[in-house]
Amino acid sequence: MEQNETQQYEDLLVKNGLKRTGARLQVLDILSHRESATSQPYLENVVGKEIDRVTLYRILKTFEEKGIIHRVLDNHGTANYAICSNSCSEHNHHDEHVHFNCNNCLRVYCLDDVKIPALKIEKGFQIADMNLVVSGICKDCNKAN
Amino acid sequence: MEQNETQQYEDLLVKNGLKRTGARLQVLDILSHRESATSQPYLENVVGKEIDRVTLYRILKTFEEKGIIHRVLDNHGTANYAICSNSCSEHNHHDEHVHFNCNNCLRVYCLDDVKIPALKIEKGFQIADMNLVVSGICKDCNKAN
DNA sequence: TTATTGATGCAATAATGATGCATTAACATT
DNA sequence: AATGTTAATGCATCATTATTGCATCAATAA
Repeated sequence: MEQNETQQYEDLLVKNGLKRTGARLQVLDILSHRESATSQPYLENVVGKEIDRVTLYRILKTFEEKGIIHRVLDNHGTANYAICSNSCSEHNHHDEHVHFNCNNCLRVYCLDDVKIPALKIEKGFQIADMNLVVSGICKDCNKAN
Repeated sequence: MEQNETQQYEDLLVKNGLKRTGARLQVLDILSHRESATSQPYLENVVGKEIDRVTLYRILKTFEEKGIIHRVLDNHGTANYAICSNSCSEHNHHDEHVHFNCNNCLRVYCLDDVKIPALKIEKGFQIADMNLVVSGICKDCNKAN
């Protein structure tokens, strides 16, 4: 990992009142360099020997609470994580874009450009959050055939 | 359960090439009489002494495959089930309405009237299914305060 | 009424996630 | 630089949700 990137991750941690530990930097590094949202099992495969499973869960949970990453549930109900755009903060998430879950490669894409359209919902229902997951076959898997 | 309802459930099973067993009729009866989608744990609480947990999973899976019920993942990634509108069939699901997951009572509502708006997604991504879960506080819980 | 196939129950296992507690590491302070 | 304080980690354990294999049983067809 490059020096300036490490610096960037450390800043991000400090900015959020978190200590800059090796485990956290490693998780940030991995998430930053993936083009799609990353599942806990995937992370566990990569860093499982260095970082305890529970620590991983706690890091992801903390990051989510701080607005550093956002969580998407895929079609199987497993959590996937992706770095938030930098307009996110602890009390102000802006991750209301559409996600695409490929049925073939199982990847979860953040379609940052595609926002969830406004909805007309019955009065009385108070909206706090919206989660739109589209599933199908992704660009790469379509090419591959 | 009323006689004509039982008849109706039996027809539904036969129509889908399924045997009309007590367990299946019971599940259909419960799902039909609930105003919101029903989680596997809830069902297990109700019929857990009469129906084996594994059987319950298999019944729900079968029903979903046949288009009798549809599955919604709530915010925790646990499966919830609701009876499909009668236009659904094995190879033709029409459950693309919005779901509302209450953060307070945890209920999952099917907002049958609210359809998921059309999306413009990058070429190459082939859409098979869409799942929009809105979370917040539901009508009942808003009233209660 | 019996054969056949589908459905169920039981035992075991997997995957995902949470909690309590002792230990260790990071950072501020001296 | 040494030390104290608080946060972070690792380990053991447990909970929940879900799946698989196999033996048994029941529903429908013959």
